[in-house]
Amino acid sequence: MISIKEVTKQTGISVRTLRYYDEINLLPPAGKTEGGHRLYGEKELKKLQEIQFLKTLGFNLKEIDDMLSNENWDWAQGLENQLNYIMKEKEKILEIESTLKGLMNGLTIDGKIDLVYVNKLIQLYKQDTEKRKLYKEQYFHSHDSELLDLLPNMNRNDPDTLEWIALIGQLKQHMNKGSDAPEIQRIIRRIHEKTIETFGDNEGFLDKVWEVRKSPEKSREVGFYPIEQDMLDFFEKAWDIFMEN
Amino acid sequence: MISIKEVTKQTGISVRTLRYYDEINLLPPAGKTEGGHRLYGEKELKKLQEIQFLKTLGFNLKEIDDMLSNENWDWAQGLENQLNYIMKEKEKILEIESTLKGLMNGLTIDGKIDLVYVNKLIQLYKQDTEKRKLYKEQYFHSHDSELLDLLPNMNRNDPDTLEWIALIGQLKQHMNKGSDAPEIQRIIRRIHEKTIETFGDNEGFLDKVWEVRKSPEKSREVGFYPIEQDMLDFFEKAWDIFMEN
DNA sequence: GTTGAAAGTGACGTAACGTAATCTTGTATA
DNA sequence: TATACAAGATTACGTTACGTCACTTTCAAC
Repeated sequence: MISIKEVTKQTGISVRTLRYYDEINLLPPAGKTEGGHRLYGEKELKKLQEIQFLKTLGFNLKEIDDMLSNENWDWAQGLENQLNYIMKEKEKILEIESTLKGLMNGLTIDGKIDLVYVNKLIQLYKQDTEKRKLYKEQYFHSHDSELLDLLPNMNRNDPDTLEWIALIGQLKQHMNKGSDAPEIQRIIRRIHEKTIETFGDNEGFLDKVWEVRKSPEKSREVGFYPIEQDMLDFFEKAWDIFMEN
Repeated sequence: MISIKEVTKQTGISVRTLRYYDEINLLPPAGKTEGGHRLYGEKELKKLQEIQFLKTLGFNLKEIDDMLSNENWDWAQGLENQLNYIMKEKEKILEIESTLKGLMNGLTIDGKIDLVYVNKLIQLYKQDTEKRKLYKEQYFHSHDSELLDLLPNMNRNDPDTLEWIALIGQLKQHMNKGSDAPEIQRIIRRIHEKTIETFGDNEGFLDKVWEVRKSPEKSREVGFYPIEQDMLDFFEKAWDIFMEN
């Protein structure tokens, strides 16, 4: 029989917690002193450790109570249920992660966020997975699919995607200058280099991408991140100037 | 100005929620009727959608209030903070997933769970990542590392690992029979086949694995899942019998 | 016996509503 | 226009797993 102080010292668990576990009858003390102070034995210490461990697995106290007090608890089933629950949580977290990265990238490019618009995009994106695939197959051939994966994806932030985003963001920032301004032309040159690095000489593929990119509807259909019309026009003009030299 | 009923119909948000948002001053109605019924305008509808969207990103209502009412809110910083938070949550979830899978596999093999023991194993495992690597390098050569990855890992549940676990679990189940019993020998044969399938003719590597496996200390050092001594002895005997025929 | 630390018992606060009870308002119909 | 019934208002308790007072009592050392 050891005092509550000993228990907290050995386990790092607070007095309040032990009191609460007593209150909800999850872990009553082995006994009490005359004055009413709680006393714990070896068995209680072990149970306490079990409780702590099960908590790290995401079970709540009610479930833990069931598991530890019911002698015929079906551990296989219980663990599987918990794993299912955890997998759903994981899905949610991964989606949040992806959306947050997309928002941050969009912020870099556009300099602002229209939450309602973004939300609509996301809902649309979630709904039409099947349709989007069909459209992609319509505009691109199957042997283009590897190349499609190389296009910047707003929901990632690998270094490659980040550079594309940085470049587009810089273009947008300098749009007030003429399309032949040296800053613009420097950015275009870097975009040109990076295009060659990434896609080599697949001109046919790039032409198709550009065709889709220039059409807001087609872009939406295949799930490209929306870029405003004047930005696209500006880019095309600057690109043509670069190509002339 | 539309009624609360219209709002719930359009957004799917409950009356209670709207009342709560009014109460905490996150989204006060645009006005009220003479009798005190809440009325909302277009602006409020939009804000409501924004709130809902930000909630899906894991922000709490206090943060959302800050974001939407503070005109100079630093979105880049706010999103990055949230992403950091989410990444930590993801880490936790992944760890839980791995532990749960390990527990389920352990349950299949041993038929029971000693929570305190498993917890100790996990704590040990977390602490000594560095040491474990050193021990592995000591017992195995660098060119064995790919083969080490092929060994069953308790924290996964790919089909391969699952078959190893099922086989070991079946062995354990029939341990009361003699090591030359036909059931046992069938299982050993399958283990033999699978060993060849997986590791080919790397006999040297398998000898080293078996050497570590047979020593409880070495197994602990490199992080192998602990298997009881009598089980190991039983397996070795059955294996020898199989090899004689 | 004194005294200071440790423990006891309430009780409130937390986040974001759900739910129930009771009362009032809005509106469609007779 | 009186009435009935749906919809809304207010109030308040429940939820999870404790943290944090405030105040009182017990324990252990001197």
